[in-house]
Parts: sequence; C-alpha cells; structure tokens
Amino acid sequence: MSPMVRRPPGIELALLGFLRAGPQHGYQIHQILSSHDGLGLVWHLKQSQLYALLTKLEKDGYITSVLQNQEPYPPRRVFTLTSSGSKAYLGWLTSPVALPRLVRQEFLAKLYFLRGENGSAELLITRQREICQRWLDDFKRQAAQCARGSYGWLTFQYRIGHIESIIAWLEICRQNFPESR
Amino acid sequence: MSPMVRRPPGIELALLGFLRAGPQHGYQIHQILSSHDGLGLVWHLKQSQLYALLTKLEKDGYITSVLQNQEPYPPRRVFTLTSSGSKAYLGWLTSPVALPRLVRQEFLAKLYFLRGENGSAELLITRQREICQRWLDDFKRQAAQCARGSYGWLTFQYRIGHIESIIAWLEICRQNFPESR
DNA sequence: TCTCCATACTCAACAAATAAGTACACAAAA
DNA sequence: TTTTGTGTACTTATTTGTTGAGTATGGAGA
Repeated sequence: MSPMVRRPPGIELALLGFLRAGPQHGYQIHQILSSHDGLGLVWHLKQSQLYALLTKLEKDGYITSVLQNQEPYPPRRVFTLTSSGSKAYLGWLTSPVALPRLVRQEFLAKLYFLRGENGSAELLITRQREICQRWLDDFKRQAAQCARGSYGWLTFQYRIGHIESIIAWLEICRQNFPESR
Repeated sequence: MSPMVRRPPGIELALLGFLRAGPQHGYQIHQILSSHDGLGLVWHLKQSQLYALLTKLEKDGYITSVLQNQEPYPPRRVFTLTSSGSKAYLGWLTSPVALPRLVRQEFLAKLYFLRGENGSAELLITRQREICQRWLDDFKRQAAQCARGSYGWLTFQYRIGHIESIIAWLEICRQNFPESR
C-alpha cells in the first residue's frame, strides 16, 4: 500500500467537477475558467498552473489521461474521472469549508457545482452555517478575554464582523437556491 | 544602477517595525511574533521563514546585519535599519492596503505599529475607509450588472457584505484610537 | 506575404514554505 | 552520574507553488 493520504485536498478537487459530464482536456477547462463568469469569477488560474494541478490530480489517482490526436491541431490530453476521483469529488462537494478564509473561493466553488443539484446546496448551506456559528462563538469567547479596545480585542472584532457578514450572506444564498435551479 | 524596484513590497516590511527602537536579532523577533498576542495574533511565521525574510530585506538594502558573539551562547546576527529601510517602512506604515484580502493581516499589522503614534492611526483609518468605499461602489456596480439571484450576483453579494463589515469595523477601530494610546 | 490569433501543452526558473538539522549550554530528573 | 529535556540561535535541504515564456502548427485577414 502506498501512503494513502498525503496532503489535505484543497480547491483543486473542484476541477473534477468539470469532468463529471464526461472526459475533458485541459485547454477547454482553461477556456471555461478564463471567461469571467461562472467559476472564473472566483478562481483565476494561469494555464500553466492548471496543467500542474491536473498532473497532480492524476498522480493522486483522481483522474487518468490519454493523448488524443486531433490532426492537424496539436494533440490533446484528455482527462477522465476515476472512481476514486468521483468519490473524492463528491466528498469535497458536500463538505463545508473548515476555515473562514476558504468561504470566499472554495465554498463558492462548491456552490457553483451544486446549482441544479436539487436540495444539495440547501444542505451544504445549512452545514456551513452551523460551522460559522461555532467560529462566531469561539471568536466572541476569545474577544471577551481581551481588554475592550485592546489590539487583541480589535483583531477579534474584525473576525466577528467577517463571520457575521458570512452568516447573513449564507441566508441570501439559501433564498436564492430555494429548491430548484 | 541595479534595477530599483523588483517585486511589490508586502507585509515583510512590517518586520522593520521591530527595528525602529534599535537593532534586533532574528531569534528575538521570532519570540515576539510567536507569543500569541500583539502582532503574533495576525501573523504566524515559522522561524525559517522569518530568517528568509530577513535575508531578503537585507538583500534589498532595507537592513544591514553584523554577527555578534555572545559566548557561550551561539552568535547572533543583529539587524539594523538603514535609511532606505526607514523610508520604505514609513511609506508602508502609512499607506492603506490595496486589496480587501490584505485588510485582515496587513492593515492590522500597520495598526499594530501605529498604536501610540498620535493621530497617524486615525489618518490611516480614514484613508482605508475611502478605499473601501471605492471597492464597495465598484462591487455594487458589478452586482447590478448580474441577474438578481444568479451565481455572479451571489459572488458580488459576498464581497459587498465583506466590505461593509470592514467599513463598520474601521469605525470601531477609529473609536478605539481616539487620539492617544 | 506578413502578421496575428487560436489551438494545445511544456518547461525552466524563481519564490515561498516546511521540516528537520546543528551545536552548544544549562538544569532537572533518573 | 548519566540522561533527558529545554532554551539559544541560525542553517539547510526539499518540496511545493507560481510565473513567464516557449513550442509548433493552422488558418484568417491586411
């Protein structure tokens, strides 16, 4: 057995979402990502970085690739989701993010792929909301241990305000994924 | 003339703040940063990373160093601010941050060193607030161009909420740096 | 014909980040 | 007294991330 889990999987698993509908090549994924709507709004990837991530995903066994000749155009490397990749993707897709700073990019990426999946977005939003509440309680507790107006207190006020804005926004999200697309 | 500006200066200039009161060595700076109060609350630096940054600051001419024997303890490398470093530091310290994601860490770092500097914090807060307003107007404009409830609209709602929370927090900051300490 | 853009991926180089290592002093525990 | 642990102070190797630039070809338009 090779060492199963290496590093914690991050947003790169979102790329697998582009392979759910069928095999896809890197250039095409880059096209989708570079048009500034959809996921491209929250995740900007240089071409070379995208190819690096795809190589990594393949090394991790989440995708496989074959070289496909397209004369007279350059050959494409076409990627296909493996069952391991499919499993990893679904796990990623349905898990709330674990850190406040991941909400902006990674949570929104999940939401991007959950549009249309009936009810799943709602569930994710609920779970994320719960985690936000824990963050909030935690920060409030820590802020209470600082002298009011001190530097430490101010840093926690920042975090508290941020989490509160996220919670309010999650409610907006919920209202805009009521049950169907 | 060597090529003057290489990369845009970032939060590493904050380290110069520890040298304002006099020469200092890396280990000591790391001590300060690792105690979880003060700047250590918003900036976590591994030891090796800190030394790397100091090396970089020296290469950029912002600090100079001498090796200082401390028998029987290991020798220290003691860093001193150059006039170029002093200038760069003051420029950094008094400039608002240019991106929303820099508020949490870099703006708070500036505030850390501005405590006690009478009135300077107030000025920085005002300038940052103005920039926030520009971000806000910009995001609102972009949100208005998206269909209400669409994915793009939601992403801008996130940003809008975030900036609004920052603006509210800046007012809290202002009230806690009224004129003196 | 010459330039430009689209297709599709590759590569080298640099920058950032981490774990781990070094080497000695001192103090407490076994 | 031997060992273990902790503090001082910095170094190094390795991995990972990121960027810009390069390659090679075809076709559209000036």
